[in-house]
Amino acid sequence: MASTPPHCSITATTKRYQNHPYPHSQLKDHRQTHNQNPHQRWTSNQRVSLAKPPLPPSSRNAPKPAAAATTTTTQHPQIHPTFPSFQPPKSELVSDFPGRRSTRFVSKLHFGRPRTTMGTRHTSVAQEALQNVIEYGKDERALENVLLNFESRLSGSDDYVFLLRELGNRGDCKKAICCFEFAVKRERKKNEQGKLASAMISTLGRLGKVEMAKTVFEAALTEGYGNTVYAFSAIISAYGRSGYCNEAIKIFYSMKDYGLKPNLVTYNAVIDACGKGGVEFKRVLEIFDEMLRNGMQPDRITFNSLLAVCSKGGLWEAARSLSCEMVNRGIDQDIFTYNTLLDAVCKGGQLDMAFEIMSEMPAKNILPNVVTYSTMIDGYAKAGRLDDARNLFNEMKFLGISLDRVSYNTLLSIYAKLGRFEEAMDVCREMENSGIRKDVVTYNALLGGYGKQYKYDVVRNVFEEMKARHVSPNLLTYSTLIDVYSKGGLYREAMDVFREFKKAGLKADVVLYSALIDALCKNGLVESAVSLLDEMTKEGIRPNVVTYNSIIDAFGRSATTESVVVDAGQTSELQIESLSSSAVEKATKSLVADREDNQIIKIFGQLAAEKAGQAKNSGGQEMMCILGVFHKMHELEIKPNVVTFSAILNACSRCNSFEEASMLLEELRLFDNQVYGVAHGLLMGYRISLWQSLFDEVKLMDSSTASAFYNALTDMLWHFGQKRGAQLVVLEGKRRQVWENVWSESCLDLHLMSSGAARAMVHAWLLNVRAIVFEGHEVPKLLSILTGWGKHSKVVGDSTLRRAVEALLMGMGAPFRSAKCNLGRLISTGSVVASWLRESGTLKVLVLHDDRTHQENLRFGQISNLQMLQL
DNA sequence: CTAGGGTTAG
Repeated sequence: MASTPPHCSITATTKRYQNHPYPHSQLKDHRQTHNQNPHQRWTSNQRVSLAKPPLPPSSRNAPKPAAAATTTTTQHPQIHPTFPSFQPPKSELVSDFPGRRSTRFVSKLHFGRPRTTMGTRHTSVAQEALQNVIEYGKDERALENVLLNFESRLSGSDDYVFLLRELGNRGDCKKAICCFEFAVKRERKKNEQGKLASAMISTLGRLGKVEMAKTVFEAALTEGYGNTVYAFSAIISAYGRSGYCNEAIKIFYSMKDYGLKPNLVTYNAVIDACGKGGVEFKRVLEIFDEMLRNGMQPDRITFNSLLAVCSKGGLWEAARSLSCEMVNRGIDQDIFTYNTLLDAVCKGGQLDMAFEIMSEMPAKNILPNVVTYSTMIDGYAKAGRLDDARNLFNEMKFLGISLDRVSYNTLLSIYAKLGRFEEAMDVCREMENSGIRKDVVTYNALLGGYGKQYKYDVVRNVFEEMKARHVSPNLLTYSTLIDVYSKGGLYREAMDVFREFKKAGLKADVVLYSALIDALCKNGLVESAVSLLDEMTKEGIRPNVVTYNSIIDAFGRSATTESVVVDAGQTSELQIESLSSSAVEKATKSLVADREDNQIIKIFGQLAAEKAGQAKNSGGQEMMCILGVFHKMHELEIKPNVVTFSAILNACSRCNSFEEASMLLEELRLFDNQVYGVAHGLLMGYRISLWQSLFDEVKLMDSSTASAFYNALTDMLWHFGQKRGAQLVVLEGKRRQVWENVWSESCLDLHLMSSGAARAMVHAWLLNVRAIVFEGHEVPKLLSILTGWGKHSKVVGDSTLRRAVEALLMGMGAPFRSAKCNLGRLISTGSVVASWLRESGTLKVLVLHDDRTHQENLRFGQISNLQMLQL
């Protein structure tokens, strides 16, 4: 067993681990220490994750949480025998699992692995020429001289192909191009010129120089040596690699016009491009079908690329079917197959299944590598199962698998997101100690992490360090910074970043616009947000569901002037600075000085002005505005997800009249009849049972998404007097553990709940205590209700929840009082509460009722169900 | 021609 590499000591537990001769017992030891010391946990509010006993890899037997196991692993999914007809996409709710949020697919730092020239038929002269070109070819002229010296001894295109490929592998595309031009000029045979062109295009593609590749390709076509399957395959691959998937597909379909028949490599390249471009699996299957129809035999790479398409969408069922199909067809599976499959299964949220698949790998003689581990670790981390992530991390180190750039960044982003900067810095140090420099991904993670913790001074320093170390900020860097600054109300800083971004010559994308739109929305400038939405559409940037969710979520908020000012002790000075009138003036002046006719700059100015206290737009015409937004969303065929539903439900809660809310709810009907049916049914007081399946789907979300939905639905019901309905929902949420540890006999923790949900829950909890009293059991000495410190509220410290719960308890005459040491905590002794519960009038105030009921007439419920089935 | 990491909504 290889000893653990020195650079692997990232966590304290690891260091301890290294001192022990027997990793297995040490791992157990580590687990005990871990449990004894809650401060060493990765996070304080992690989800229930049954920490698997970390076994040494040889005897891994994948213990699983019982509940999850029955639905995921033990009961194998239906593998469809009739390939390639796959299951239709799951419900819209599930298809937008957070794992596939990304709308950006290609901007990786390192372009593909270098293509080996080992197998090529070059001569030893070519080798010698390469050395000379590298050594003496300082500029174009010198390089040409070197080539002229070798010209007579180099034999044909094979040698030149070797040369330009090797130069490409060394990242020297200028020299490669020189070689190409030199060679192609001297070559007479069209097919030899074609070979050179294909090699050049593929080399440029690999280097990410897609524009140059295109130039070479088009020149080759005009010169008459570019119409080969190889050149087309190369340009398709180049486009795919750089994220120009549509171009790749266009070129692919144009081959017919040139009388070319795509071969296996062409098909593989276009499928790969689709995967990188996030093309829907269904559409990729059409290409795959065509491939089969044309008698092409798909190979391992075809399937691996198809799997990659599934992994983008988290389509784990389809991925499993593909894997089975490979077996059926007798196609060998390799580490790529497994890693891609695992990624798909992880992104589909089936972590236990992924673990099982990983466990089967050694038996297939495919040993998990660093990619396998980082895929799984990331999967666990995103699912909130940090214990499992940590166990795998330790296992990886135990196996002596050393971390690489990606796995360091994976780890770092986990810590940065948790705001655990000590550990994040440790990762950075370890990373650099092992010779891997911080890259743009590392820096972006740090910037986002510090920004989310309002550490703006650190953000600035990190950004400076990044530039000083010649790591170029990219679009994501700027998006992150603009988001961080505008969320914190530092519009001057945001504007500066935006200017710098413009100067860098980058083009804004949907994420950047969405961040801006969200900042506007959060500040009550919904109309500006909508106009920016128009602007981005005009610029040809397609908004996505996130963009729309921001706007929908803002509906009705501006009227209540709920703007965001985050208070964060150490940075308040910065904010005050930016809020001060001088900053506003400065911002406005620089705006005028630059005479930039740019809407975004204008908006920052507007935001700064808003901060200075100008009047806000009142929400009078917002109803029409928001309906227009929905309309546009339908028109653009942007699929809503569960966040959209939550936003609509929340918007309903902010409506003053039932009629207005109904109009909004109607929008829900257009989007998703099931969600509409449940919400509407509950609102009207129908006793419907169909909601179970809806909530089954919500359960597949991550915890915050799910709780947001439950909160929104309950709030709306409570708002419109359907309090019994609200309670039904809240109890269902509790049953499904949407809010972690809400309820014990002595304590009710409401801090993750909305005010409606919390109030419905208080009633349920007190009824439960009452039952304990009346059954003659003992009530705990001290009863407490935790409301938190308004963590859930948009304004930190403003505990809307506490006030709502306090008022509720007061109204009922419940004897709870604020705890002196903790204002968010309401307490009472068990005996006082018990005697209050025994009073004759108490039960009446505890039992909730709906304002609208249709209990007497169950037909309504049935009609509602029928309607839902029809649509 | 093939795998893993970073940004936006709640």
